[in-house]
Amino acid sequence: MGKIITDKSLSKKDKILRNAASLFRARGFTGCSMRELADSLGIEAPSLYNHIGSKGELLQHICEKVAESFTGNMKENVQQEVPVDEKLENLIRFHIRFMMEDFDALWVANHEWKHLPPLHLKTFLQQRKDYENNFTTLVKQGIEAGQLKNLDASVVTLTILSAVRGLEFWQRKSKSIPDSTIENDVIHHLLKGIMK
Amino acid sequence: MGKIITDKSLSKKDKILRNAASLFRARGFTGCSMRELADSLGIEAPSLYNHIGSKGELLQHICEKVAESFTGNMKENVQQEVPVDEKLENLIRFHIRFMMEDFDALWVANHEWKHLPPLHLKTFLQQRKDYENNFTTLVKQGIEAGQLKNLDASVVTLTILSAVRGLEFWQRKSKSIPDSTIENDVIHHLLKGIMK
DNA sequence: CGTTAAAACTAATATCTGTTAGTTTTGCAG
DNA sequence: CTGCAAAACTAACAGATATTAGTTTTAACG
Repeated sequence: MGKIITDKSLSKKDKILRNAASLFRARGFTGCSMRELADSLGIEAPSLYNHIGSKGELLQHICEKVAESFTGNMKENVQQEVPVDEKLENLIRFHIRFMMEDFDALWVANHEWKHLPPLHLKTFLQQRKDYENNFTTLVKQGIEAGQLKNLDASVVTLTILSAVRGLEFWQRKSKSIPDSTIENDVIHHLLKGIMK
Repeated sequence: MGKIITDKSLSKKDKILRNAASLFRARGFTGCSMRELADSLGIEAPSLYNHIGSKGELLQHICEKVAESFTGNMKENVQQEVPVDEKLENLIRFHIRFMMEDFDALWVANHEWKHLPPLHLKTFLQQRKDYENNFTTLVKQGIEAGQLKNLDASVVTLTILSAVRGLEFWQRKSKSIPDSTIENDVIHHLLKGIMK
């Protein structure tokens, strides 16, 4: 077979990671074999190990990158001096845009993290929990400031995060509905509801 | 090892299905082996085949039962003569209650259906699509009737379904927050939003 | 053209996969 | 107690799994 084909902008390891994210999303981490991944790159399975250490490492890299992006965005967010509702809007917007730009990786981080090697699983879950706690704190601030309704803050957090984490419709819809409509309607829905 | 322990209310096959749902949820369908499932029942793997036909059949049964419940509920719903917003509320409430009563099975149907044997996959996806289409039709009716805001109906549908499908917090929270609070807050959130 | 390192290959490993065949044990009905 | 079916067992299967070791090919550079 041939070598891995790359345009110069993408290192070989990055190309492997990109294909891995795509396959892990389509078939699940445990459902996708190293042979399948190698096939998708036009090489034999053992050749992968010239570039990576293990299968678990691939998942780890994918999840790490996503988690760092979200953690970083949250850190920026809490530092900004804007009203709470705007902060929430920005967080949701970040989710949606990430989903549109790097759907595979985000989907894998959201759905396949449980197969992370134990040590990385622990830190991933910690980051996730921290993120959720920050989010909940924000919601509580909004309630106390009188901008948000008096609903249970952690229920609100998990409803929003559940909604944006599960979204996957741009895959099928983004041709028929403009991205901006999706983004704005989802945000409107999650903040202001659908009832007149 | 021993025989499968059942109280009389649960047939042996049902006990297998219950454990399978639990394991498929915890470790994924492809991540869970028949030996693990057998272990959870205190028997050897080949003994399973006195009761079931194949691993895929287990997933099929789990998904089928869930899909039929939701399809049935939708059919009832469209026949009722109540306002659209009430219909939507009832649908969401059904999701949440199902989640609370049979979390494992619903989670598996929501997240592991892609590993269904091809033929059943096709019918499952058809049912799912029909369900979503019915939901979207309802939203459109609400918009035309002036009860709902003029957002894209399919975006609304997928936001709601994504939210309720991903919910899993009763697992960790239902001790600290009463079920009724979760249910009512989620419904309020998804229908009327969180902003004052 | 010759050297060299990167990156592909083949062969092989031990382990795990779902599942079968055939046999023994269990426990209830007569 | 006996007989019989249900349900467990052990042994084994062919194929897939991630990964290793060792070897050959590739391709860029002097």
